[in-house]
Amino acid sequence: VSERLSTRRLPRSFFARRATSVAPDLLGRVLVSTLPSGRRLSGRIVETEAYEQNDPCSHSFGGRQTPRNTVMFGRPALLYVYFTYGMHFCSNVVTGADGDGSAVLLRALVPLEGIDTMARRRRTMDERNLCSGPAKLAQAFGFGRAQNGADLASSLSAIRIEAGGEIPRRSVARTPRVGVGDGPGSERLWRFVVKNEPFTSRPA
DNA sequence: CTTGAGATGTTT
DNA sequence: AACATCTCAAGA
Repeated sequence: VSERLSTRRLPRSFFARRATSVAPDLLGRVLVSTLPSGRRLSGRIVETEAYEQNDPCSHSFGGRQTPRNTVMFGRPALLYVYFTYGMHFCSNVVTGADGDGSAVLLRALVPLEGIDTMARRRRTMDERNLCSGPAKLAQAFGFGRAQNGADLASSLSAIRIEAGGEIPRRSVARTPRVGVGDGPGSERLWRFVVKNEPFTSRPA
């Protein structure tokens, strides 16, 4: 029986920091999901967004817990999946100490493994259109309500983020988020993108 | 290339 | 009523 040399998961301690620190550190790392069939889906993270608890745009704003955002206040390394616009799921990794309501939105990946499966789910052959947006990558990876609360730091979890692959700081662009939710107090909401990377989402 | 509308249903 | 979005069609 030949077994793939298993790459180490990022440990929980990696996520137990401010979202604005974790978000850029996630760039370049590989998100992996092992399907029940044994099939591997993977992609290199190229765009993230930090949501601190004191950002008005965050679902956890003000520390107020609701049925939806409960996972955000759980242990770091949990996957927070939410449903939006009546048809899309988006996925985050919970950051900070247990009880903090912060997380990093996964916004874009470069598809690596399982591209045919992703293409079928996304109904397109264009590799640039498989994971170039938060709802796109969620659909390609099959993230939905069942994955909400998955523990990426647990060896039992089918979903993980591999250690290694970190990107040099000069290759990371940081931009304040613009659009819905802007206003006083939202200046801490940052988007991080790998420079010169074509597989990113459309809007700035 | 850009812009704009419509889809769709949960949350507050 | 807003929404951490996406797709498609139309225009420049």
